[in-house]
Amino acid sequence: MQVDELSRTFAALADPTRRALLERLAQGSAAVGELAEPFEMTFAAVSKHLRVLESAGLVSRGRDAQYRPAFLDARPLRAAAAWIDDYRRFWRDSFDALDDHLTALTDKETA
Amino acid sequence: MQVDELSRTFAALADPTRRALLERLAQGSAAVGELAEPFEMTFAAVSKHLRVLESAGLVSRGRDAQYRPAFLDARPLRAAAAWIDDYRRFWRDSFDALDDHLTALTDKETA
DNA sequence: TTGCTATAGAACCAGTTAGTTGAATACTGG
DNA sequence: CCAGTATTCAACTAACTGGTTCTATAGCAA
Repeated sequence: MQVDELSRTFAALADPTRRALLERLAQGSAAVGELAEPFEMTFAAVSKHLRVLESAGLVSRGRDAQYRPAFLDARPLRAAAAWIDDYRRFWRDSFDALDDHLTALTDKETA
Repeated sequence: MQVDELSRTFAALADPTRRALLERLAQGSAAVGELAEPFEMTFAAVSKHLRVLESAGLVSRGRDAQYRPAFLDARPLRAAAAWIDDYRRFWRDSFDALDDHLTALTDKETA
């Protein structure tokens, strides 16, 4: 499919299981068995999620005996944060035109 | 599927067409015809993308004669930015353990 | 070796997505 | 009302996703 980096990053973040995996990995690396433990799903499913995260560049894998520990690599999040940051003014600014517009819409609808 | 807000937001952002629509809407509201113009795809397809953005809460729609203008509503991006921000230290801190680890990995692989 | 543990691969399935085309609807202007 | 413009709906399709199960591989330990 050859999709761009940013799309892959956002797509990876769009699944709550994968976000939870990243949250866990923020505490330190872990192998699949440990990562899978809190979830009601097979190891293979977690392994697939890890592969998605890996192909988004958000985790790297290692080898430690039988274990394949996963490490968080947050670097792709930088571009994602940068993209979103461009919209910060639209939600920070409570007096901007959009806000007025939305208020007006709501008023009209509830009138 | 009844998915959570954050997942819907990230999923909406995972498509480059939809991100481009949001970028356009950051300049001001626009109707479907105008929004569709830069894309090689039918109006119906753009209309569908708008519905995804709308159900993610990222755009609201109005009515102006035959036109159904779309407005940016960036508020859901706030939670998305907040989620990502928790990882900021992982990419900002060039001396953290992960970075060392990744460097070590690379060294080992290229050795 | 042999067997155990941890993980990945392959095949499969149901549901979703992103697009199409063609028909239907909503509004305006004469 | 009628014709035209803007948009959506419905049905369809191909590809992708998130899960399963079953099998295969990798590494350790005896």
